[in-house]
Amino acid sequence: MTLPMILDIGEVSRQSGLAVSTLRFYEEKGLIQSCGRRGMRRLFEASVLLRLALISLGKNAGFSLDEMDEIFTFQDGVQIDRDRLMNKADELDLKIRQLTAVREGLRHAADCSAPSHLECPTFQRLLDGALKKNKVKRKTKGV
Amino acid sequence: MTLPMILDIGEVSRQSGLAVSTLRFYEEKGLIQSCGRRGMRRLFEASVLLRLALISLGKNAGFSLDEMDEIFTFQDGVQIDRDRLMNKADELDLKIRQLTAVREGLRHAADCSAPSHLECPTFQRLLDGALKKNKVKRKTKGV
DNA sequence: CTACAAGCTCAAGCTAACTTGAGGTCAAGA
DNA sequence: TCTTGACCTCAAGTTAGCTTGAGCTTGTAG
Repeated sequence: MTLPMILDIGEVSRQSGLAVSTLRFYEEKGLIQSCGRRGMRRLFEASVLLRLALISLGKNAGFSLDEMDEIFTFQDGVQIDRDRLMNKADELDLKIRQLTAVREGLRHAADCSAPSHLECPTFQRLLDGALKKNKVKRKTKGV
Repeated sequence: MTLPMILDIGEVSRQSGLAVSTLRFYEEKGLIQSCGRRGMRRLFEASVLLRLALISLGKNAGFSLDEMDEIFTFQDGVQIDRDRLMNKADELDLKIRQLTAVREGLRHAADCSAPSHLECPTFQRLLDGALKKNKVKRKTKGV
């Protein structure tokens, strides 16, 4: 009753929406694994699709591939640093608040007809809200 | 008794936390503007700090510099496309939901001692939740 | 007045995350 | 048998977003 558990790279590409070259690239980086070869061709377990979905989410969340390699590798026996995860979760918290502020800012800007939004009090309030939380983030280096 | 309204690039760098080279780069891209020069040196109005804060938020939200150049330029007279803003806000909505799922996933993973989180039902539920929303690609108008 | 820190320009370099290209393998259908 | 088409490798190219380096200019403190 198990549906095709083994997929070739083209099938994974079709189902994940990622380019074949991207899949090979991810495998080389260690983000995903093929479960063997048939001749020269890579074979993948269907579970790789779940993992790729997780990677997409992570990318969207702003994680780098390297970070995800560390964070999302919940392999058997490999204990992933609990603090590290919590820390990442906290970073996401901040980010979510900021995104929410930006979203509200955009929605407001679409409706508000002030000449310059940078001077609109509502807009500034939203901005300030987001920045206040940001204060904790003193770092010399940008992304 | 207005405090120094005019800042030189070093001061902007100090107050914004961005490298001087980054500020010059942003100016070249048109993301910020200097209000003139003293000799060869750029001068900035204090308001550039607010704009830079907005840019930082936007970057965090995953906007590219080019996008922000279009979206965050609420200049006098320049009418920014209302649909475009709303569309961006909707994109952020989706992103916020995904980030929330990832955050919960991380928090769960930190506590759950299942051997493989990809197989943990709670984790999968969170993942599915995020992915389901992803399917809903509404909105007729693209960029 | 002269040293020098802080500016400046322009070109080149760097990292992440992929993509593209050249050239080769292999199973299957006409 | 011959031809496709999907796969392979490895190297080089691409884009975004900056940073670095070389070489030149200035305002100001000693």
